[in-house]
Amino acid sequence: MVTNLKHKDALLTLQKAGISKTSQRLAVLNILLKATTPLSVNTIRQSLGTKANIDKVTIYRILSLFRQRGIIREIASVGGANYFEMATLENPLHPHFSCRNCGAFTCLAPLPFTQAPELILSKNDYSIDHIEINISGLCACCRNSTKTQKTMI
Amino acid sequence: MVTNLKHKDALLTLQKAGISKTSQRLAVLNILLKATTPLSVNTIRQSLGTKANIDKVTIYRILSLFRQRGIIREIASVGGANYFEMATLENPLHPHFSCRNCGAFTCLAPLPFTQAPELILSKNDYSIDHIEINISGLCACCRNSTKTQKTMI
DNA sequence: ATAATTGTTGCAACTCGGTTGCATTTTTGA
DNA sequence: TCAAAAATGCAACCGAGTTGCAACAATTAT
Repeated sequence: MVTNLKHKDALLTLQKAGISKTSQRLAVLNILLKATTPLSVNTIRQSLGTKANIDKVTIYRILSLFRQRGIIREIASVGGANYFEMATLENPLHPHFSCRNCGAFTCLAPLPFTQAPELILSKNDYSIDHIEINISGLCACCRNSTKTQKTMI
Repeated sequence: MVTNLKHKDALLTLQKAGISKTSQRLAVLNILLKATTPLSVNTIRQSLGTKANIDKVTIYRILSLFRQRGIIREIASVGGANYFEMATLENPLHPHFSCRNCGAFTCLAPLPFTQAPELILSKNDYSIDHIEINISGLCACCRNSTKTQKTMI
């Protein structure tokens, strides 16, 4: 029997967060651990496949719980659907790029976010939960297969 | 008859963008011109009131057109609804803060966004349409009326 | 081990933001 | 002023996400 390291990670994560380890939570967490880009709920459902067959409500509840416990980060998009990624030390807060054409989300190199609060907020009237930098445009792939268009920032 | 300066602004904006000036477009544009924070479609509808009585589909189409022409910016939020603000020279690109408690969006001081592309994107494989920095947490108002909670970034 | 309690999941139905198709009305340009 | 083109309104729809509740699984106490 081959030991699954990822599975161990998932188990440990739930344990550290102090939430009970169910098969559904482990399945969702394993998908997020394997991911190299933020995932939408639809993508997670597809990755789970028909074998797991977890209800979408359950997925939303699991993701909501994970976010509350700081296990994952939630990223907004103008498309309507939100995206999720691990919030581990190995995956520190970083900007994202979403392509206007193909809709794909990619991760960009981390910035010194520790300075960001002082940089962005002059007065400390706010308490910060989350900083989100999203850049949208065309990815290299879609750029070549599209007409030129004016840049609008 | 008192001359409405804002109305002149709206007319000029549509003219410059080369799109026909209808009463609905002028009404929506005037609301956006007056706004001091990004507005949701619902807020715009409420501001229009029953007197104007513009269909929601029309508002969505107007906002979509304005965004395409670079008249306004669209801001994503995890709540599902998108927010809109003027994209004029007097209102340059800037970060936003949204309160987890009351949901209100506020505008923060502009950053040197001209440097942002080089800062954020190491390789120039991407063409950038829009940069979005959203900070969420608790505003000063809600901060005082809520229990302490762990910061999660 | 077993019963009682608590927490989790699945299902159905629903809300809300946003879109599409099409008929009707308004704007534009000759 | 009148025809062509564009914009609006209406109804119906789609997708993301939520709520209530019953069924089920996992703990905890006995």
